Amino acid sequence: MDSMFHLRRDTLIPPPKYLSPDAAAVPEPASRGWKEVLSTSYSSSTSGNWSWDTSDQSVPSTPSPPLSNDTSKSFPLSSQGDNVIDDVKESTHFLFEDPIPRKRKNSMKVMLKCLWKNCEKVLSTSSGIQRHIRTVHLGRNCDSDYSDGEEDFYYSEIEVNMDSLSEGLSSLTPTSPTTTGPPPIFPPFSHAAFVPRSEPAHIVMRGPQGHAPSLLSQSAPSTLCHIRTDHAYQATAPVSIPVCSEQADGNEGIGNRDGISVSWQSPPVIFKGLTGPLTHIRTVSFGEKRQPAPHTHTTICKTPPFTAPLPKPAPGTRKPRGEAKKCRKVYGMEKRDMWCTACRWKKACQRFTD
DNA sequence: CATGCCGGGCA
DNA sequence: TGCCCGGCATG
Repeated sequence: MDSMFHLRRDTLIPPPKYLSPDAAAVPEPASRGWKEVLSTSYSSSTSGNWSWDTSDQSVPSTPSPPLSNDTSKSFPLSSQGDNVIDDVKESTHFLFEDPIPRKRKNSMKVMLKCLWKNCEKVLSTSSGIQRHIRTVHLGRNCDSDYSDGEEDFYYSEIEVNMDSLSEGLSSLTPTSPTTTGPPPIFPPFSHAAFVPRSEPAHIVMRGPQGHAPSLLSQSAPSTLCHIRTDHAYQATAPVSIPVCSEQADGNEGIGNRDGISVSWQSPPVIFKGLTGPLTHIRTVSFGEKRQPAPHTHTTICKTPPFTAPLPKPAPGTRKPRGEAKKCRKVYGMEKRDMWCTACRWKKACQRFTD
């Protein structure tokens, strides 16, 4: 087992279908029913050493996937307290199943960092960051709860070791419904959200006095903040990573509910290489229509400028066998000389193609 | 187990 | 490049 199985029960993550090993290898049609999806993914889950007891779902009677329930609870676009953060904390802890239990409860703080270009806004609540994005970047009235489901809330979860930060950043406090003043604690590392997944980025926090950070160095562990990109793209299809495309314009995105859709374009197989107790950044986008920061006038990218390498098909994954009978079957072994050359060479049949 | 064919070796 | 085959996935 590895970390790819641990992205579960998160309020921001896709439904389990994308997290099961099966889903990683064989994307399922979007039209597939949730019941079916859940049953399959759960059956696969029980084959491993983890499981998800659905009995704790507060609204078990709805046909919606668990994500939808969680999403609807966790992302009202206004007035959401720190319980969201706690939920995320708990889930992320569950997600990555650290071999060494981290002292997360007290020292780790999940911050949400705006990913719009040239915006370093960091807030502690999803509602806050969404309000920020809506008002500042989307030009929406903050009082308006208008949501057409076309909003993109690109932000990243950042887990910050508050113990470490408090040593040098004691004057900074995160924003919460009870506290004010967003902490400008992060250097501009918007691109950090798009670091290659295979390796954790080490971001060294700059202290309040602006001491030169020892970038990319392990020598300053007290101010070290691991980040990790659980990059949640918006998309309707759970497969492939079309970095620049216009395909995601439907509203039937996975996890779509109440105008909020959360789904991933990135197959969860990307987490295979990740090991160790990383805290993480998760980039989140809600909605379908906008991009966080248009780069040029000519490039229309619906997704953040993260170019994950296309996951090489796992060794052994082949396309399904064709229906057509091939030379071997048609002519039989005794008439092998009648086979097409490809069949004779045990290659893909050229005569009876599919 | 039969079939299809990928990946790779060899001349 | 042509030929062949080990080995694996699929049904």
